[in-house]
Amino acid sequence: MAKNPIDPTGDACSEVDRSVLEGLVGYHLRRAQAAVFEDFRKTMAAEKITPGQFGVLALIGANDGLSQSALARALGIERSTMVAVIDGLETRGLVDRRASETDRRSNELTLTPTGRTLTAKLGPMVEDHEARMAEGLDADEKAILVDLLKRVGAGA
Amino acid sequence: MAKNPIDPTGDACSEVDRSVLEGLVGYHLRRAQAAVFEDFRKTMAAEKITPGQFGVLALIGANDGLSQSALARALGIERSTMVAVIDGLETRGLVDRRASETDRRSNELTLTPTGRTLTAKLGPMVEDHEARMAEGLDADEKAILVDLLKRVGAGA
DNA sequence: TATTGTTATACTCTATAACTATA
DNA sequence: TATAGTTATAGAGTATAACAATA
Repeated sequence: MAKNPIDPTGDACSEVDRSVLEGLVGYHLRRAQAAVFEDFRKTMAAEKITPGQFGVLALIGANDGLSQSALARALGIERSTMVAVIDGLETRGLVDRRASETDRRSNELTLTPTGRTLTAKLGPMVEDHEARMAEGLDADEKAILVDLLKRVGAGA
Repeated sequence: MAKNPIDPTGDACSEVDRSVLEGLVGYHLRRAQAAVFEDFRKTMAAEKITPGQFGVLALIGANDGLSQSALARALGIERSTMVAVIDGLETRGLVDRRASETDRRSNELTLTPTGRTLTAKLGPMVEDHEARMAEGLDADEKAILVDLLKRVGAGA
Protein backbone atom coordinates (compact mmCIF):
# COMPACT_ATOMS: atom_id res chain seq x y z
CA MET A 1 0.00 0.00 0.00
CA ALA A 2 1.37 3.36 -0.99
CA LYS A 3 1.42 5.68 1.98
CA ASN A 4 -0.60 8.85 1.70
CA PRO A 5 2.10 11.47 1.11
CA ILE A 6 0.24 13.98 3.21
CA ASP A 7 -1.78 12.65 6.05
CA PRO A 8 -3.98 15.28 7.74
CA THR A 9 -4.30 13.46 11.00
CA GLY A 10 -0.96 11.79 10.78
CA ASP A 11 -2.41 8.62 12.20
CA ALA A 12 -0.75 6.54 9.52
CA CYS A 13 2.67 7.60 10.78
CA SER A 14 2.61 5.60 13.97
CA GLU A 15 6.28 4.80 13.55
CA VAL A 16 7.10 8.39 14.47
CA ASP A 17 6.74 9.55 18.07
CA ARG A 18 4.95 12.87 18.03
CA SER A 19 4.09 12.98 21.72
CA VAL A 20 6.29 16.07 22.21
CA LEU A 21 3.89 18.05 20.03
CA GLU A 22 0.69 16.38 21.17
CA GLY A 23 -0.18 18.88 23.89
CA LEU A 24 0.59 21.99 21.86
CA VAL A 25 -2.35 24.14 20.82
CA GLY A 26 -0.17 25.85 18.21
CA TYR A 27 0.70 22.57 16.53
CA HIS A 28 -2.88 21.37 16.26
CA LEU A 29 -3.98 24.81 15.16
CA ARG A 30 -1.53 24.67 12.28
CA ARG A 31 -2.59 21.16 11.25
CA ALA A 32 -6.29 21.99 11.42
CA GLN A 33 -5.81 25.23 9.55
CA ALA A 34 -3.84 23.51 6.79
CA ALA A 35 -6.55 20.87 6.39
CA VAL A 36 -9.33 23.45 6.29
CA PHE A 37 -7.44 25.74 3.92
CA GLU A 38 -6.75 22.86 1.57
CA ASP A 39 -10.39 21.82 1.49
CA PHE A 40 -11.47 25.40 0.91
CA ARG A 41 -9.03 25.68 -1.97
CA LYS A 42 -10.42 22.53 -3.57
CA THR A 43 -14.01 23.59 -2.97
CA MET A 44 -13.40 26.96 -4.62
CA ALA A 45 -11.01 25.79 -7.32
CA ALA A 46 -13.53 26.51 -10.06
CA GLU A 47 -14.28 29.99 -8.71
CA LYS A 48 -10.63 30.70 -7.93
CA ILE A 49 -11.45 32.25 -4.58
CA THR A 50 -9.16 31.91 -1.58
CA PRO A 51 -10.33 32.04 2.04
CA GLY A 52 -8.93 35.55 2.34
CA GLN A 53 -10.72 36.72 -0.79
CA PHE A 54 -13.98 35.23 0.43
CA GLY A 55 -13.66 37.13 3.71
CA VAL A 56 -13.12 40.35 1.79
CA LEU A 57 -16.10 39.79 -0.51
CA ALA A 58 -18.34 38.80 2.40
CA LEU A 59 -17.36 41.84 4.45
CA ILE A 60 -17.77 44.30 1.59
CA GLY A 61 -21.14 42.72 0.85
CA ALA A 62 -22.22 43.26 4.43
CA ASN A 63 -20.63 46.70 4.72
CA ASP A 64 -21.15 48.58 1.49
CA GLY A 65 -18.84 51.57 1.08
CA LEU A 66 -16.30 50.24 3.57
CA SER A 67 -12.80 51.70 3.23
CA GLN A 68 -9.74 49.56 2.55
CA SER A 69 -8.22 50.47 5.90
CA ALA A 70 -11.35 49.62 7.86
CA LEU A 71 -11.60 46.35 5.98
CA ALA A 72 -7.97 45.50 6.68
CA ARG A 73 -8.43 46.29 10.38
CA ALA A 74 -11.58 44.18 10.53
CA LEU A 75 -9.75 41.20 9.05
CA GLY A 76 -6.58 41.72 11.05
CA ILE A 77 -4.22 42.39 8.18
CA GLU A 78 -2.17 45.39 7.10
CA ARG A 79 -3.76 47.93 4.78
CA SER A 80 -0.74 47.61 2.48
CA THR A 81 -1.57 43.93 2.16
CA MET A 82 -5.14 44.77 1.31
CA VAL A 83 -4.14 46.76 -1.77
CA ALA A 84 -3.16 43.73 -3.84
CA VAL A 85 -6.20 41.79 -2.65
CA ILE A 86 -8.54 44.54 -3.84
CA ASP A 87 -6.47 44.94 -7.02
CA GLY A 88 -7.11 41.32 -7.85
CA LEU A 89 -10.82 41.45 -7.12
CA GLU A 90 -11.19 44.72 -9.01
CA THR A 91 -9.36 43.34 -12.06
CA ARG A 92 -11.76 40.43 -12.03
CA GLY A 93 -14.65 42.83 -11.95
CA LEU A 94 -15.91 41.72 -8.56
CA VAL A 95 -15.22 44.85 -6.52
CA ASP A 96 -15.34 48.56 -7.26
CA ARG A 97 -13.21 51.31 -5.76
CA ARG A 98 -15.32 54.43 -5.50
CA ALA A 99 -13.63 57.66 -4.42
CA SER A 100 -15.22 58.93 -1.23
CA GLU A 101 -16.85 62.34 -1.49
CA THR A 102 -16.36 63.17 2.17
CA ASP A 103 -12.74 62.05 2.48
CA ARG A 104 -10.79 62.13 -0.73
CA ARG A 105 -7.98 59.99 0.70
CA SER A 106 -10.26 57.03 1.04
CA ASN A 107 -11.90 54.51 -1.27
CA GLU A 108 -15.40 53.23 -0.71
CA LEU A 109 -15.53 49.57 -1.67
CA THR A 110 -18.59 48.00 -3.23
CA LEU A 111 -19.42 44.70 -4.87
CA THR A 112 -20.17 44.93 -8.57
CA PRO A 113 -23.29 43.06 -9.73
CA THR A 114 -20.95 40.23 -10.78
CA GLY A 115 -19.31 40.34 -7.37
CA ARG A 116 -22.66 40.26 -5.64
CA THR A 117 -23.80 37.29 -7.70
CA LEU A 118 -20.58 35.40 -7.05
CA THR A 119 -20.63 36.15 -3.32
CA ALA A 120 -24.20 34.90 -3.13
CA LYS A 121 -23.17 31.73 -4.94
CA LEU A 122 -20.17 31.27 -2.65
CA GLY A 123 -22.25 31.31 0.53
CA PRO A 124 -23.74 27.80 0.20
CA MET A 125 -20.41 26.45 -1.04
CA VAL A 126 -18.70 27.75 2.07
CA GLU A 127 -21.46 26.25 4.18
CA ASP A 128 -20.89 22.86 2.55
CA HIS A 129 -17.19 23.18 3.10
CA GLU A 130 -17.71 24.13 6.73
CA ALA A 131 -20.06 21.22 7.25
CA ARG A 132 -17.46 18.86 5.78
CA MET A 133 -14.77 20.25 8.05
CA ALA A 134 -16.97 19.91 11.12
CA GLU A 135 -18.28 16.51 10.07
CA GLY A 136 -17.05 14.84 13.23
CA LEU A 137 -18.46 17.54 15.48
CA ASP A 138 -22.02 18.09 16.58
CA ALA A 139 -23.51 21.60 16.66
CA ASP A 140 -22.60 22.12 20.32
CA GLU A 141 -19.02 21.07 19.74
CA LYS A 142 -18.70 23.36 16.75
CA ALA A 143 -19.98 26.28 18.82
CA ILE A 144 -17.56 25.41 21.61
CA LEU A 145 -14.70 25.25 19.13
CA VAL A 146 -15.53 28.68 17.73
CA ASP A 147 -15.79 30.08 21.25
CA LEU A 148 -12.46 28.60 22.30
CA LEU A 149 -10.75 29.81 19.12
CA LYS A 150 -11.98 33.34 19.77
CA ARG A 151 -10.37 33.19 23.18
CA VAL A 152 -7.02 31.79 22.03
CA GLY A 153 -4.32 34.40 21.94
CA ALA A 154 -6.87 37.03 22.86
CA GLY A 155 -4.75 38.41 25.67
CA ALA A 156 -1.47 38.31 23.81
CA MET B 1 -6.32 57.52 20.43
CA ALA B 2 -4.55 55.80 17.57
CA LYS B 3 -6.32 52.59 16.67
CA ASN B 4 -4.36 49.41 16.99
CA PRO B 5 -3.47 48.66 13.34
CA ILE B 6 -3.89 44.95 13.90
CA ASP B 7 -6.46 43.89 16.40
CA PRO B 8 -6.36 40.14 17.15
CA THR B 9 -9.89 39.92 18.41
CA GLY B 10 -11.19 42.70 16.24
CA ASP B 11 -13.35 43.94 19.06
CA ALA B 12 -12.24 47.50 18.44
CA CYS B 13 -13.77 47.44 14.96
CA SER B 14 -17.36 47.48 16.06
CA GLU B 15 -18.20 49.78 13.18
CA VAL B 16 -17.78 46.86 10.78
CA ASP B 17 -20.38 44.11 10.64
CA ARG B 18 -18.58 40.78 10.67
CA SER B 19 -21.56 38.60 11.48
CA VAL B 20 -21.27 36.83 8.10
CA LEU B 21 -17.97 35.35 9.23
CA GLU B 22 -18.88 34.81 12.88
CA GLY B 23 -20.04 31.22 12.54
CA LEU B 24 -17.17 30.04 10.33
CA VAL B 25 -14.67 27.69 11.88
CA GLY B 26 -12.22 28.45 9.09
CA TYR B 27 -12.27 32.16 9.81
CA HIS B 28 -11.65 31.77 13.53
CA LEU B 29 -9.01 29.16 12.84
CA ARG B 30 -7.13 31.62 10.67
CA ARG B 31 -7.38 34.42 13.23
CA ALA B 32 -6.28 32.20 16.11
CA GLN B 33 -3.44 30.75 14.10
CA ALA B 34 -2.19 34.19 13.10
CA ALA B 35 -2.22 35.35 16.71
CA VAL B 36 -0.42 32.24 17.95
CA PHE B 37 2.12 32.32 15.13
CA GLU B 38 2.88 35.97 15.83
CA ASP B 39 3.42 35.35 19.53
CA PHE B 40 5.64 32.37 18.76
CA ARG B 41 7.68 34.50 16.39
CA LYS B 42 8.18 37.16 19.07
CA THR B 43 8.95 34.59 21.75
CA MET B 44 11.61 32.96 19.58
CA ALA B 45 12.93 36.14 17.95
CA ALA B 46 16.27 35.84 19.76
CA GLU B 47 16.66 32.17 18.81
CA LYS B 48 15.37 32.73 15.28
CA ILE B 49 13.25 29.60 15.35
CA THR B 50 9.90 29.40 13.56
CA PRO B 51 7.05 27.12 14.63
CA GLY B 52 7.87 24.80 11.75
CA GLN B 53 11.53 24.62 12.70
CA PHE B 54 10.62 23.90 16.30
CA GLY B 55 8.43 21.01 15.20
CA VAL B 56 11.29 19.58 13.16
CA LEU B 57 13.82 19.90 15.99
CA ALA B 58 11.39 18.41 18.51
CA LEU B 59 10.57 15.45 16.29
CA ILE B 60 14.19 14.69 15.41
CA GLY B 61 15.02 14.93 19.11
CA ALA B 62 12.33 12.38 19.90
CA ASN B 63 13.09 10.19 16.88
CA ASP B 64 16.81 10.02 16.38
CA GLY B 65 17.81 8.81 12.92
CA LEU B 66 14.46 9.71 11.37
CA SER B 67 14.49 10.13 7.58
CA GLN B 68 13.48 13.36 5.86
CA SER B 69 10.52 11.70 4.20
CA ALA B 70 9.20 10.19 7.42
CA LEU B 71 9.63 13.54 9.13
CA ALA B 72 7.78 15.34 6.34
CA ARG B 73 4.94 12.80 6.49
CA ALA B 74 4.73 13.11 10.27
CA LEU B 75 4.41 16.89 10.00
CA GLY B 76 2.08 16.81 7.02
CA ILE B 77 4.31 18.61 4.53
CA GLU B 78 5.98 17.55 1.28
CA ARG B 79 9.42 16.00 1.42
CA SER B 80 10.57 18.54 -1.18
CA THR B 81 9.60 21.27 1.29
CA MET B 82 11.54 19.57 4.02
CA VAL B 83 14.82 19.83 2.11
CA ALA B 84 15.19 23.59 2.63
CA VAL B 85 14.11 23.33 6.26
CA ILE B 86 16.83 20.78 6.99
CA ASP B 87 19.31 22.78 4.89
CA GLY B 88 18.74 25.78 7.14
CA LEU B 89 19.05 23.83 10.37
CA GLU B 90 22.12 22.00 9.11
CA THR B 91 23.80 25.25 8.05
CA ARG B 92 23.20 26.56 11.54
CA GLY B 93 24.80 23.45 12.98
CA LEU B 94 21.66 22.24 14.70
CA VAL B 95 20.96 19.10 12.67
CA ASP B 96 23.13 16.48 11.01
CA ARG B 97 22.38 14.48 7.88
CA ARG B 98 23.91 11.04 8.28
CA ALA B 99 23.85 8.68 5.31
CA SER B 100 21.90 5.55 6.20
CA GLU B 101 23.87 2.32 6.05
CA THR B 102 20.84 0.18 5.39
CA ASP B 103 19.21 2.36 2.72
CA ARG B 104 21.58 4.55 0.83
CA ARG B 105 18.80 6.69 -0.60
CA SER B 106 17.90 7.98 2.80
CA ASN B 107 19.37 10.38 5.35
CA GLU B 108 19.22 9.72 9.05
CA LEU B 109 18.63 12.98 10.87
CA THR B 110 20.13 13.72 14.26
CA LEU B 111 20.44 16.74 16.49
CA THR B 112 23.97 17.99 16.95
CA PRO B 113 25.02 18.74 20.54
CA THR B 114 24.24 22.39 19.80
CA GLY B 115 20.87 21.36 18.39
CA ARG B 116 20.12 19.27 21.42
CA THR B 117 21.02 22.11 23.75
CA LEU B 118 18.90 24.59 21.83
CA THR B 119 15.93 22.24 21.63
CA ALA B 120 16.12 21.68 25.39
CA LYS B 121 16.19 25.44 25.92
CA LEU B 122 13.25 25.93 23.56
CA GLY B 123 10.97 23.57 25.46
CA PRO B 124 10.22 25.85 28.42
CA MET B 125 9.96 28.84 26.08
CA VAL B 126 7.31 27.07 24.06
CA GLU B 127 5.52 26.13 27.27
CA ASP B 128 5.46 29.78 28.32
CA HIS B 129 4.19 30.77 24.91
CA GLU B 130 1.50 28.10 25.02
CA ALA B 131 0.45 29.20 28.50
CA ARG B 132 0.17 32.77 27.28
CA MET B 133 -1.95 31.72 24.31
CA ALA B 134 -4.26 29.65 26.50
CA GLU B 135 -4.38 32.29 29.22
CA GLY B 136 -8.14 32.60 29.03
CA LEU B 137 -8.68 28.85 29.08
CA ASP B 138 -8.56 26.45 31.98
CA ALA B 139 -6.87 23.06 31.64
CA ASP B 140 -10.10 21.31 30.69
CA GLU B 141 -10.89 23.85 28.00
CA LYS B 142 -7.40 23.59 26.56
CA ALA B 143 -7.74 19.81 26.38
CA ILE B 144 -11.13 20.16 24.72
CA LEU B 145 -9.71 22.61 22.21
CA VAL B 146 -6.89 20.24 21.28
CA ASP B 147 -9.36 17.38 20.95
CA LEU B 148 -11.69 19.39 18.73
CA LEU B 149 -8.82 20.64 16.57
CA LYS B 150 -7.67 17.07 16.01
CA ARG B 151 -11.13 16.22 14.75
CA VAL B 152 -11.49 19.23 12.42
CA GLY B 153 -11.00 18.32 8.81
CA ALA B 154 -10.14 14.79 9.84
CA GLY B 155 -12.60 13.27 7.42
CA ALA B 156 -11.81 15.55 4.50
C1' DT C 1 8.25 0.10 -10.43
C1' DA C 2 8.48 2.72 -6.15
C1' DT C 3 10.94 5.60 -2.95
C1' DT C 4 14.58 9.17 -1.22
C1' DG C 5 16.51 13.25 -1.67
C1' DT C 6 16.99 17.03 -4.62
C1' DT C 7 16.33 21.15 -7.75
C1' DA C 8 13.65 24.48 -10.19
C1' DT C 9 9.75 27.05 -10.15
C1' DA C 10 5.71 29.30 -8.59
C1' DC C 11 2.01 30.79 -5.62
C1' DT C 12 -0.29 32.60 -1.28
C1' DC C 13 -0.17 35.25 2.61
C1' DT C 14 1.96 38.37 5.14
C1' DA C 15 4.93 42.32 6.95
C1' DT C 16 7.88 46.81 7.04
C1' DA C 17 9.39 51.14 5.26
C1' DA C 18 8.85 54.92 2.63
C1' DC C 19 6.12 57.75 -0.54
C1' DT C 20 1.78 60.93 -1.99
C1' DA C 21 -2.24 63.07 -1.24
C1' DT C 22 -5.06 64.42 1.60
C1' DA C 23 -7.15 65.64 6.45
C1' DT D 1 0.71 65.56 12.69
C1' DA D 2 -2.05 61.74 11.43
C1' DT D 3 -4.46 58.93 8.09
C1' DA D 4 -5.65 56.46 3.36
C1' DG D 5 -3.86 54.36 -0.29
C1' DT D 6 0.17 52.91 -2.65
C1' DT D 7 4.71 50.86 -4.02
C1' DA D 8 8.81 48.23 -3.38
C1' DT D 9 10.75 44.74 -1.10
C1' DA D 10 11.20 40.77 1.67
C1' DG D 11 10.35 36.48 3.95
C1' DA D 12 7.65 32.62 5.64
C1' DG D 13 5.36 28.52 4.11
C1' DT D 14 3.79 25.74 0.86
C1' DA D 15 3.10 22.94 -3.56
C1' DT D 16 4.06 20.52 -8.23
C1' DA D 17 6.98 18.47 -11.66
C1' DA D 18 10.94 16.50 -12.95
C1' DC D 19 15.47 14.17 -12.11
C1' DA D 20 19.32 10.84 -10.36
C1' DA D 21 20.39 7.32 -7.22
C1' DT D 22 18.85 3.47 -5.03
C1' DA D 23 15.58 -0.15 -3.55
